[in-house]
Amino acid sequence: MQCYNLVKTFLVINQMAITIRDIAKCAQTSVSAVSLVLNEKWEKKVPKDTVARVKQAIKKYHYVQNPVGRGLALKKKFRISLGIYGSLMEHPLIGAFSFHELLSYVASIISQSGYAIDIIQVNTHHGIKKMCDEIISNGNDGIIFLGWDQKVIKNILHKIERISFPYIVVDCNLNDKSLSYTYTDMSASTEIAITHLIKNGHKRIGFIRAELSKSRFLPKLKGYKMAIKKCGIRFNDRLVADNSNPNPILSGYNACQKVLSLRPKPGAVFCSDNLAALGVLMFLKEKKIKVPDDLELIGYGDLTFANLAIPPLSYVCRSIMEQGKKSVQFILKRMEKKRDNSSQQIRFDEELVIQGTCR
Amino acid sequence: MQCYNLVKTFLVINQMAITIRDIAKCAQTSVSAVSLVLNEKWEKKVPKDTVARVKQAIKKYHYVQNPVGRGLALKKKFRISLGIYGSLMEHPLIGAFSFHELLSYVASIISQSGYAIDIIQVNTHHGIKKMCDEIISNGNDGIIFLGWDQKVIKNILHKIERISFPYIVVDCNLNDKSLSYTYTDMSASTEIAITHLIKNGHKRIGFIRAELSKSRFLPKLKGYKMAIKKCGIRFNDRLVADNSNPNPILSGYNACQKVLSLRPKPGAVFCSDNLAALGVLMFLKEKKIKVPDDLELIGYGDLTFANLAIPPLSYVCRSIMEQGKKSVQFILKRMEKKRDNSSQQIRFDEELVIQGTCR
DNA sequence: CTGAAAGCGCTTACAG
DNA sequence: CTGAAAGCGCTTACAG
Repeated sequence: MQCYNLVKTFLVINQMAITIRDIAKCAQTSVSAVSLVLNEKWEKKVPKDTVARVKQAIKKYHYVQNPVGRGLALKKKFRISLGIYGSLMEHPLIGAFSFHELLSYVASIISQSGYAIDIIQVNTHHGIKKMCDEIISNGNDGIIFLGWDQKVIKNILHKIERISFPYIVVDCNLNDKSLSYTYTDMSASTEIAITHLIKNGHKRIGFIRAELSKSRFLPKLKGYKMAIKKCGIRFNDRLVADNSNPNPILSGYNACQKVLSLRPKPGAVFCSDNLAALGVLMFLKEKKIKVPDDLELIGYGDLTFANLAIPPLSYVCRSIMEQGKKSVQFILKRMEKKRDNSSQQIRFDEELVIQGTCR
Repeated sequence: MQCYNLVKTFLVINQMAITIRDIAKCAQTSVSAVSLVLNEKWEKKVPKDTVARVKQAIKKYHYVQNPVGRGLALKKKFRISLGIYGSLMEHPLIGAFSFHELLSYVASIISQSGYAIDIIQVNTHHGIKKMCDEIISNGNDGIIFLGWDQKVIKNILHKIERISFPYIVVDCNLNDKSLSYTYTDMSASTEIAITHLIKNGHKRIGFIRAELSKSRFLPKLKGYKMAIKKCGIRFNDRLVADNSNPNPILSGYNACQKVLSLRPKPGAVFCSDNLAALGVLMFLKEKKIKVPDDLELIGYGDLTFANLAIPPLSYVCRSIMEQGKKSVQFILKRMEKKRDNSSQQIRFDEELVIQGTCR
């Protein structure tokens, strides 16, 4: 007893954590009972008054389970990998994909669930095999894939397929029922945006391509074509302004110049990325073209850049938050019951937000 | 033996990890020896040929230590908290502080060191006590504080001072030798920028305040005053344009309008945030004011937004990468030898980058 | 130099 | 219903 007290004094000095044994001692029961209470498995096993005492002790000492001890017993690491294609830095400005929003939501839910994050920034110059190694080697409980190119990630997943670890690819339509991913139908939402412009009376609608990635551009172009076709407007490829400038704002600026040099001038423009739309607005301001009176503009992306625009952009709003939230929930569930490794595809719809740049 | 084989077959099917015992068996030595080799502590304890066999086995099976088992033995969690003031989302556009760059570097080094990250987004509406609880409750091995207000974090640290866990506050000058933090001398770098403009022949230099935070604004203003004083120019507070618009681009746009309405017109402007400088450039383009011929402009912040500007901004470049790197190195070292809890302050210098908006 | 053993903080099957 | 015990994968003090 003397010894025990000594040990505890030492522990307190060093701010060592309270363990399950301390709680058991305090609640005058066994370690097993405490564990059952902690994991909500006490029913029909531990009497209610014991449960109450345990809960009291937990509160008193601000006890939290040590994920390391728990992990060893459960053969889990309580770590989730965030497998990112390229570095975090490369992403924020590419392809209307807001890492801030996504990370913020994902991180918050993961942290609340007691998991830690292992951010793996995969070198895009590596081959598939090396990428696989980078991603899997740490053997975490699950992987959330962010910001991947459709082809690359498909390739990787099929290579490591038989390893049935929980994973989900966020915001990437893999068109493959054997894989798990979340995605949006970019064609459908672009169609809605273009239809809106047509309803506003426009027949010549410019299309500004901002992203380099074909897999992100082509679905939007498809939606554009579908919308005009339904309204009996013929497709004119000169209205599609392509610009490969790596600076998205500059790319929008240049492409807008191109589109507006056409005669007759288009009365509306769809810009496939909000950041590029900032460049479009810059060009319009310079040329004193009034928005939305002389030209209507609809962007595509997330709230952050849309609301930085002057006036605030009308835009197709990406469902980043929901995708982040659902992805984590999915993977957390998978990690609970490891046997279930059926695939799942989760579709999200995008919403047209009307603000200052169109009627 | 039969039993062992059965177990192993089962393991392989389930892709369970190789353990230290497997390596010991394969290398025909004891678990202790393998552990010593893994932790580079074998010298004078394990003969070289055994070490070689162990290393071979490790390679053969792609063995990596399980941080959970290791953690339990070493009483570590191999988790570092990233304590963030507010949500990740709120930060990217505030106060010239690029979370992308910082996170990218920090995450990369942490991951390589075998640690996982626990991102804690502290609710800014909570009181100090609750914030303390949120930050400490998980009992991780160390904390990196990002994006904190000087006063708040100081308050918190002094409240939990006697808990001698490893921590570092990134990019925040706490002016307190008893605490550990990295910081930059914003006054000194602003002075350099203003001096550059003075050398280019300007006597009337506008100062655009972009940030709301006083603790980030005042040091820069101090640098401005020091520079003009040294050159015998009197301070004119009408040249300092204050604008409280929460949209930094709009704020820059408005403030520029204010400054350029003064007579005689200033020939140069310093803008305390690169994002606001984008708004300044927008205004200048609209008014057909040529940069740098009619007006020279220097911003302050990080590379990302500076290079999005047209033309690329001249700016005071924040030392985000270095601060991230050094902070992690500092905390990793602290976590190794827990006894050492002396404080340390690390200063970083900022560099004036001359690009398209000034001579 | 070697290797069995204790112990880190948990969970859970099992004997009482 | 209860509680001692085994075991998860490591590290390290210790006996040989």
